[in-house]
Amino acid sequence: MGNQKQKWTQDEEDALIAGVEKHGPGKWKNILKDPQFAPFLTSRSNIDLKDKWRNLSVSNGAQGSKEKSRVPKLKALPAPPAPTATPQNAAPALQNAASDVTPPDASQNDQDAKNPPRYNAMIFEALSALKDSNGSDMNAIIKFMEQKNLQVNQNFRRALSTKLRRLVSQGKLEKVI
Amino acid sequence: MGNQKQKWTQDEEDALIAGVEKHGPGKWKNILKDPQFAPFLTSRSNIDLKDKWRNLSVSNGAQGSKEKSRVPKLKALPAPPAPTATPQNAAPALQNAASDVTPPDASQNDQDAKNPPRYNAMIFEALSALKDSNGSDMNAIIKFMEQKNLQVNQNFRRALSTKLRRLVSQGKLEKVI
DNA sequence: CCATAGGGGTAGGGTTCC
DNA sequence: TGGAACCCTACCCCTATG
Repeated sequence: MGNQKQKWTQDEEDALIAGVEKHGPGKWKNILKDPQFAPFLTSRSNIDLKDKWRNLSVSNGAQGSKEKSRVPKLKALPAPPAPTATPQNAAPALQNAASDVTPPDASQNDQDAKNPPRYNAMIFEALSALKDSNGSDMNAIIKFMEQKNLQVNQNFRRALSTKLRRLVSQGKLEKVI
Repeated sequence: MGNQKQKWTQDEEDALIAGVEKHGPGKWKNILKDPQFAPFLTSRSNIDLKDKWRNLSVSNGAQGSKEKSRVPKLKALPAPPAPTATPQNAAPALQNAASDVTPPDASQNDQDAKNPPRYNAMIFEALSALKDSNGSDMNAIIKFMEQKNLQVNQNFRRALSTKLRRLVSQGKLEKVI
C-alpha cells in the first residue's frame, strides 16, 4: 500500500560496485560499514545491497539482444557439478580488473562487537580504563559501566559477577586480592 | 569448502517434529540420540535441530496473535510413527528432489502456506521431460505444467518469468533463442 | 568440555510496484 | 511483459551462559 520503491541512484550504485571490488561479493555488511562507502549507502541495508547486486548481475548477464518480439527458448545446461573455476562473477561492467576478487576479506568472520552487549569487551575496557593501583573491584566496574550509559540493571550485576568468576577461572583475569 | 547448503528434507522435518513431541523442545541432543529419530538426522547436529525448530516456530507461530505458539503443526502422535522401515540411506547423501512437486493447492495465494512452491524443480522437470532438441519456450513449459494439473494462474506465469530470467543469469539455464 | 539459547549474516525463492 | 525493489524464509556460524 504505502509501499514506495526507492530507486537506486547512480552514486549508490557506484558505491556498491566499488564496495564489491574492495570487499568481494557477499560482504554486504562489511561494505556497509566501510567508511569509504557508508556515506552513500545510509538508506540501504545489507539485504538491499545483496538484492541490488543480484539485479545488476541479471541485467548484465542477459544478452542485450534487442529482439523482444522473439520468444526465447531455453535449454537446460549440463548440471553444474564442477564448481571448478566458475566464479559466476558477472560483475556489472567493471573497468578496473587489475585486482582480482580473490582476496576480498581474509577473515570470513570479523563479527566485531557492536549491538549486542559484549560483556567481555565491556569488562576489559573497564579494567583497562581504570587500571589504577592494584585492580578494581566489581563496584568500580559497575560505576564505569554506568558512566558509559550502558545498560546496568539488576540482571547485569548478577551476570557480571558470574562472568568475572568465569574469566578468572579461565585465567583471563587475575584476582589480586 | 563444505559450506554447501543442505536443505531439510520432509523426512528430517517430520523426525524433528516427532522428536520434539516426544522429548520436548530444547532436548536436541536427546532427540538426536533417540534411535527412533536418529536414522533420519544423521547429517544434522543438535544446533541444526535447534535452528530448524526456530524457523518452524517463526513461520507457523505469531499469526497476529501475541500468543507465542509452540509446537508447529503438531498432529498429536499418540503412538510413535515408527516409519523406520525406510532408512534407505544412512549416509548424508545428496538427494535429488526432482520428483516431488508442490501438492495441488487450490488456494490462489499461498502466502501463508508452509511449503513454498519449488519453481526450480518444476522448471527442470519440464525441460527434462520435453527435451526438445532446440529447447523449449515458456509456453511449452506452461503447457507441461497444466498437464500436470499444477496451479497455473496469472501469478504463476509472472513468477515463472522472473525465475527463468534469474536462472539464465545464474548460468543454470541457457537461452538459445 | 558439553549443551542450549539467541544474535547476526548471507543466499535464494517469491512477490509487488512501475 | 519485463525489470527493479522488496520481503520472507532457510541455513549456518558465533558468542554467551550453565
